[in-house]
Amino acid sequence: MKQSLKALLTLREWILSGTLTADERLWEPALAKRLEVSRTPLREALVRLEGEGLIIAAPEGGYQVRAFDRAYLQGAIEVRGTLEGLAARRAAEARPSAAALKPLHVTLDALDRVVAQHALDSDDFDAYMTFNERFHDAILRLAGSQPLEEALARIVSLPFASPSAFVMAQSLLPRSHEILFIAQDQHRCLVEAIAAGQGARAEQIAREHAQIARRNLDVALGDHAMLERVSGAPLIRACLGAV
Amino acid sequence: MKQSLKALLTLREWILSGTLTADERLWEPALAKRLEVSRTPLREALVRLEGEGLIIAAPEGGYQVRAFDRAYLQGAIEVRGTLEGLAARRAAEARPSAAALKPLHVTLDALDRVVAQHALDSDDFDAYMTFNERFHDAILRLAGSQPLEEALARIVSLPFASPSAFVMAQSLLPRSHEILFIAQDQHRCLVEAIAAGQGARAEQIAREHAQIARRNLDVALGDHAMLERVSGAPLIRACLGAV
DNA sequence: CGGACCGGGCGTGTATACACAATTAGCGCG
DNA sequence: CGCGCTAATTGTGTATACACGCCCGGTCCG
Repeated sequence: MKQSLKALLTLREWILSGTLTADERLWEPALAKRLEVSRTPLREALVRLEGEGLIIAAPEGGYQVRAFDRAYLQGAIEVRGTLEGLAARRAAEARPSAAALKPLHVTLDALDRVVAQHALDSDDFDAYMTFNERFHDAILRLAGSQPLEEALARIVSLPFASPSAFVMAQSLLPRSHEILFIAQDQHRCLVEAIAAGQGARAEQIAREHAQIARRNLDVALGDHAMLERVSGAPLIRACLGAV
Repeated sequence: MKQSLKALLTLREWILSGTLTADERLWEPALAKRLEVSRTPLREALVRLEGEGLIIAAPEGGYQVRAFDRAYLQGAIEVRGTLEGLAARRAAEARPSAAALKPLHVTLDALDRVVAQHALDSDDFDAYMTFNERFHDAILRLAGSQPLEEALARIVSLPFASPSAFVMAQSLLPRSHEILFIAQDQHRCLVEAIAAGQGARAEQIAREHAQIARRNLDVALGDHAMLERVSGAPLIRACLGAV
């Protein structure tokens, strides 16, 4: 594996896991040593991470880990919802054939099987996450817009903005199963709208669907145990009174 | 000035102006020599340009200038329109005070003065472009969403996706003045909707406003003289029979 | 005469060395 | 004893040298 890729992946993991804390200054010589990489590929990784928005360039040079506040997370989820709304509308307006809709139905059924169980354990929520992401991806592909794909990829690269960012956190809630039912119903309506060519409806459903994440975020920001299950949670500033 | 910044700016200009042609392979040693920069800052600039989407990494290593087709441009404009729609809605829903709306009105008046003239020369279209961008920026700031700002900045970094990308091209059309009237009326309605807290209306207007760019794009793709006035036009693939 | 193997040049990826700026600590002077 | 200045250390930014892989061309052998 290329050293620059190793540096990029490791740094991303360290940032999201909290090994590198929010606002922490990133000293290249020290980091290079810890990563067992020379400064050249490390700097390449840093430039990429800046592009992803996980770190920011300090005015006096160098980088530091970025910290996000509640408003940023809400805004990011809103942007994702809006772009997924656009994707859903475009998918609907493309009037996809039954064959093109096949992967959507397959994933929908898989999600159904997960949700239909009586009790859900951690693995089930994990499976839900996987299929959920596949579902969102399938719609995006139906939209057939490369710029849209790129814009969404950018937003989702912020871990807490991804469609299934709060699924694991949500699993701690007493009514978690109920939430999945609701989300899955939205999935079903979304497919129905897309299949029927109802662009405006599909867009609205996709937007409202993203609001589930925002509601989960609001709950998680007040619940330490939930927040621990969210990737990138250590980057969230002032979310709880104490850590 | 830092060498990496010099490399970034110069490369961007070379790509947009067609000095480096679409699909052209970027050889680091040769480029470094032309830029009078060593390979280290050059590579940093290349990574940044890849993040901007102006170049792509070749699978066998190295980069090449990216080429865009008509569908991509349309999609990019659509994404911009959608995000600007979100910005407009958020601006409206924030119920900005009269003071907060001031810069919007000021810019609107400046645009009015440009459009109200009897005949417009190239400088007038230039002035229009400046105020137009300021106007779009002002709405974005009213929205008060950092993730949204970042997402829009990304899209707009593609030159032909920016709000005023086709203004200069449009100036060649016989009905160009008329188009500005229409665009300016949309600006006015947009401010009115935002001031009145009409979020849904503001969103729709902003979206439809972006369609002007898409319509100009369609015309420009069939008109060599118009296309010459669009920044980044050399990156557009198969737009005309011959160049 | 053709195919395969070997060598050289070229290009990317990485490491390291150097230049310059900033900050800090220590020392000297007031 | 305190303040200021200088010197050293540290970190970023840049240049260059090295390593490895790839492709191409030439040559030698079958």
